[in-house]
Amino acid sequence: MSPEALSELIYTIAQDLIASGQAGTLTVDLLPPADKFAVMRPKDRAHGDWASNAAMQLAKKAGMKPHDFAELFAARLKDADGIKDVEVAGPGFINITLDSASAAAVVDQVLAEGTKFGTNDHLAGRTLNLEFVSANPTGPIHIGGTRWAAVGDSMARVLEANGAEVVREYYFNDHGEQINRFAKSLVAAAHGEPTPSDGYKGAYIDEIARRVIVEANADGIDILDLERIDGGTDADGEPLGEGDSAQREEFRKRAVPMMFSEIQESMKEFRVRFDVWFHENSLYADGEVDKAIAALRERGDIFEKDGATWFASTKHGDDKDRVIVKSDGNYAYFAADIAYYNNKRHRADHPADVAIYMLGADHHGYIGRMMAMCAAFGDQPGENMQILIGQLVNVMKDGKPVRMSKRAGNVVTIDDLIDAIGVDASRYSLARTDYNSPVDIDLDLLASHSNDNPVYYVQYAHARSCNVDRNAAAANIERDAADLALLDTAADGEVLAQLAQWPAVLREAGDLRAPHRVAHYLEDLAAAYHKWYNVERVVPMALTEAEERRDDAEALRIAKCPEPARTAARLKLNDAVQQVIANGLELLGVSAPDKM
RNA sequence: GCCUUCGUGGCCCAGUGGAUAGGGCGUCCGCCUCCGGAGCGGAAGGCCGCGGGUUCGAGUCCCGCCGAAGGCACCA
Repeated sequence: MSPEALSELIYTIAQDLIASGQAGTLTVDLLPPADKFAVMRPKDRAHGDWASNAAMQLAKKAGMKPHDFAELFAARLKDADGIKDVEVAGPGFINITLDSASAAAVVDQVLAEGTKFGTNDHLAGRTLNLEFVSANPTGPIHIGGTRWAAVGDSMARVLEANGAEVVREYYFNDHGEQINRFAKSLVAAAHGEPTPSDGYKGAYIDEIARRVIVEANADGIDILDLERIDGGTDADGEPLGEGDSAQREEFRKRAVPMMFSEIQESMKEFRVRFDVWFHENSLYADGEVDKAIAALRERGDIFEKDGATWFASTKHGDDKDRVIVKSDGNYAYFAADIAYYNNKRHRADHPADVAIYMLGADHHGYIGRMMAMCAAFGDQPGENMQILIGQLVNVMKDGKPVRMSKRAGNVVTIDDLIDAIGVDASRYSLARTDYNSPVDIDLDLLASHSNDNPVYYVQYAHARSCNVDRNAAAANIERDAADLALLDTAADGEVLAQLAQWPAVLREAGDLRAPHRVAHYLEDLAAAYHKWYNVERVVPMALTEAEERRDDAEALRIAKCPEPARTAARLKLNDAVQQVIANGLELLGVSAPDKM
């Protein structure tokens, strides 16, 4: 019997108790939702296989003592199929012990459902637009964006496993000032001039500049000969680089697509799939920005002041109004955000019921205006728009944080990370941490190519189970002979309980937007499996003569050389663990090797 | 000043109101003539930042304080 089935049973019993007048002042409409009756795995095995706190939660509403109320539940639970024993303990916990056959039923379920085991469809019918990474196409993805790639992609997989339709989206900021800075940095590099004071620097700039020159040359254009305009100097007298010239434009036109494809290559190598690569520029080219502003104007949320056009975001809870068209006639960055959200919600192809944004902590100040904008369109903030703020990645050296900057040349890119520890370890270590916590990446650790990563512990459990299968095949063990009721040892019980918890973990990971829970679950399952492997043999091995004479020979025989029905049951348990680990690793985008 | 997030053994982290707070790294002691030791068993190590509150019950929720990171533009 699964924990979910137990929850339902307890809910049903609560209804019965009310109907039969045994539940005091409790009424059906006072019952919390059925999923609040969750049963949990007690930490102490003496408390049974599963425990429910239903009686404690409801006792007050019933006007009864928790312990007494729990006894009413216990009396009815005892009669249910598959339940071996029920005890009321402590302040009113209902502790349930299952028949071993009932506990082991999960094995057949896992093997029957395969890759589907644990999935559900409670988010079915909803289209979730998940935007993540969205780093500017002015350079390679650095470590911060890499974290969102790992977390975001796993998030998408987890949401899909909960039945949602997910559109994975990457937003290219390919319009405006930062692209100009990129382009003039390339011009400067191409001519061997100093990097503009607000420009980008690094080996990749020289490389892109070189490629642009070659590409233009192949098209019969001598790009370095095109018109140039000096952009002047900044307040400190530092050069600002190339002005608004034909040469800069030619560099921009050719270099930005190069960065697009480099980023797309990196994402592909990192096993991150995007369904939509959205270009900010298209919002302007297609008139979406003007359309969105007009829509807000229609609703009375646009006004003119000091020569600029403003969005009255304070009407919807923001702490100040926001400029969307500057007094010089240029659009502020936020104008595109308005159009983009509007587009996500109302586009012809897979319009979003929920637009989820994954942003770095340096963007948290945007939440107010974004939610205000959502409300201004008549949508529900927090429902139609959800913003997940993740903490930043600190790069450490000698135990101290180092400031990453393209200028200092110490930027850690996604490719650096992959080269150092590989895709599996990179994705796993970035996705296993709650994104609400900052994460530290140690440069020395990257350089050491260390195997010190929990991903190997999980992968090893999978590889080990595959090895058991190979050995069992060589020994001609028949799975059909299995009697799952013989999975009755303490180690069996721990593994079975872990397997049974996977559906709940997966659902929580989706509802809480917390894919790191998948990783921690896998570590728990792998631990239970490794322990089990150490005490219960699958492929039988005869006892030695000395062992035969020992007082505990019978226990040893069960552990090392059990009867065929038990051996086969263990093999199926082994297979079920293998399946669930593979399912979980798939959600993290990590491979499940059959040998290491 | 205001806003967001975080504070859990020496270090890194898990724990969406439940029982004696878990795991990894590190330290110490054990375990391969036996399905792979990338593993397993055991030990030491904790006022869950501090103080109030709510609750049958608080690491978890609320308030205040302390500390850390980030953010508060007609920049993008």
